[in-house]
Amino acid sequence: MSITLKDIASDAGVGMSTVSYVLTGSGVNKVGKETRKRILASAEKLGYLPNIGARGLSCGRTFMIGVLLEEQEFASSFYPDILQGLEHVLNQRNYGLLLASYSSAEELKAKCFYLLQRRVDGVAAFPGAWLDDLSPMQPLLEKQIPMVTMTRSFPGIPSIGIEPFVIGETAARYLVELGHRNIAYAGPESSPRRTGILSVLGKETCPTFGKLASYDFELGITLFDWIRSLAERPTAVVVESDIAAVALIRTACASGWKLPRDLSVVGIDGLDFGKISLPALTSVGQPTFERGEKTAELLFELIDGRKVDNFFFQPRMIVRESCCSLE
Amino acid sequence: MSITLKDIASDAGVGMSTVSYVLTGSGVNKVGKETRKRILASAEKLGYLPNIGARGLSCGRTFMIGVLLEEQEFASSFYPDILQGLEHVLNQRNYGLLLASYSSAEELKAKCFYLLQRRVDGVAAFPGAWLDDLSPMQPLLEKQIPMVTMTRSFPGIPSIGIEPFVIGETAARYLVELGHRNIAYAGPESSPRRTGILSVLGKETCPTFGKLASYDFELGITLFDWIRSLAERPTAVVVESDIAAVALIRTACASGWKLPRDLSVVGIDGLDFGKISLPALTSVGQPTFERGEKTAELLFELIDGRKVDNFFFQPRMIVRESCCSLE
DNA sequence: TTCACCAAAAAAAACGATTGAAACAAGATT
DNA sequence: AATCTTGTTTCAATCGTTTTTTTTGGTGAA
Repeated sequence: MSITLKDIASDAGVGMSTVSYVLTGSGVNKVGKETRKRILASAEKLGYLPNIGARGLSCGRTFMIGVLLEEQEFASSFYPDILQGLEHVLNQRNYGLLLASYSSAEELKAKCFYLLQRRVDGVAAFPGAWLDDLSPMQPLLEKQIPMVTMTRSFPGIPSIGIEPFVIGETAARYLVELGHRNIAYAGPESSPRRTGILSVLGKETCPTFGKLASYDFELGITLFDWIRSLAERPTAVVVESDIAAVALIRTACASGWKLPRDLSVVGIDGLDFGKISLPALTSVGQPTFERGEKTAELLFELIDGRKVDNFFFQPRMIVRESCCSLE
Repeated sequence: MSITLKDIASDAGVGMSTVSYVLTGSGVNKVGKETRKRILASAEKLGYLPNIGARGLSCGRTFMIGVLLEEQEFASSFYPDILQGLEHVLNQRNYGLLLASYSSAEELKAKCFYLLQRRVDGVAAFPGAWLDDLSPMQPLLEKQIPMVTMTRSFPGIPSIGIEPFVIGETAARYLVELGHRNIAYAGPESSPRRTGILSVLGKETCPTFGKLASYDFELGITLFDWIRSLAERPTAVVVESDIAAVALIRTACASGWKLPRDLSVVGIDGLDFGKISLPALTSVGQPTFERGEKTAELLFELIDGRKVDNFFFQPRMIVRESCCSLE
């Protein structure tokens, strides 16, 4: 079929262990100069490509890491960037990226077994927003597979992201500077993001809409109805995701509101995607590509047996057009 | 480390070949009933998970297929759906999906070698729009790796998609029914999509804007300027991609045009994404998930040694709000 | 009794690598 | 002259499977 170490060995007239030493570089000053040259020439001539699978079997690694992602969220567009960051660092170490997506807890569990069968060296997990805990991932945890989570964090597993509290603070601080005081929040009641907002406002509470079931466009209608139903109308709203924020903008404009005059909107994620909205969405941004890169780096630390901590990026405001000054 | 065939063999007090026969089902009536039961029990008890890599080494397959995708396009949001369709069918056969993205011809070539190293059983390729020919994929072609292309087709390689000519026809037919006659096309001069439009119009030519360099949002400005510059203003325009179409709508509205009254816009791809535009984008849709599924199926055909032909889906109009009737 | 035949199970040879230990010169040390 | 180095190179075991080939008993027929 394809060229193996043995083929090269016989072509160069040496034993195959010698070939292995030369080609992997592991026997760096074990092999004579002449022999090394001859082997390299043969390998080049025959177009040798190492069989990573076989290598893996032999040295107890597969040089692959698995990525678990929730289908709904995957579709929602900032994952490709993260994945590319991941892949970028992975490839530098000749590692591969195995995709595993899921849309329910059972499926997630099945994919964990799937990754175990493939003996991945590590796992980058995106736990879906609806996931209550990591119990479906038990199979992975039991076997102590190196793992890093993204978008969310769970006790005991290193995670990469932005401190939700800081996101809230950042958004609120920006709005307060523009003169807003009555700010609503569309997202879970219990979210630290909300706490961040409240801490900046120095308030105990604020209008909150927690039931962001899906991240769908239809959400815009729900959110707009909610805003309109509020007794004291907020001048600004911070929305849990960019998609929901854009959907809200769309619905409000379709209903005749003039944005941002009638309502300032801040999204979270900072996706490019927000640019096409009219007005274009102002959002609290997170580095995406870099996030993937960092994930890979932490994963390698874990694989090499070192302990790692959570890692946080600093959020930054991506100012576009969806907020106005009240002064 | 983890449980192997040998462990089960000794636990059940049999030879490991017997275990293999039972667990793979390949020795269906070679093993006695009693023994089979005992082996199954041991496997269950010890929590055995086969090592796919080792199996692959032994039987000359890796049970993985590689996906080549262009980074820019990957980010542009309808790939996740296709990938999920792919993965869905792949998993049914216990196959895995290895990701390989690229952003230049050299990188593409490197990724081909990368996939060869990993000995994937097949490749699903998304050749980037800027790719002139398949020469960077030579390494894969030489080794006769089963391959299917998507989004575009090249001679000699089976591809999956929609006949571009039919897309053009579908869009044009829809617009003509609404009373449009003066239709512009934003996309390559040489595209069969354009030919499809012209054939429906019964015209020799139509206003065409071929220089859609990237699929970026900034494109909206370029496209709008082009539309405005046309001597005889078209009543409708068909745009090469949904993103560009939404960007155009955005720019036109921001400049005070009332859409669809002042201009009807049809996109191509039918992404959900178009819903958030205001007016929501009408588009010629392509099944995405199904496309991924079909790709996997064709790939399996090829892997099993059968010949396969190009496969075409029927496009369908996804009617939303961006077109108006002239009557 | 002997031989062929069968089913069931086990042994052994791949698959394509890595790697620790052994072999082999040739020159230096006692 | 015997032993020790030292630098090269090869052997052989290993990784966890599959698959071909052999080895077992046990039957039934000659």
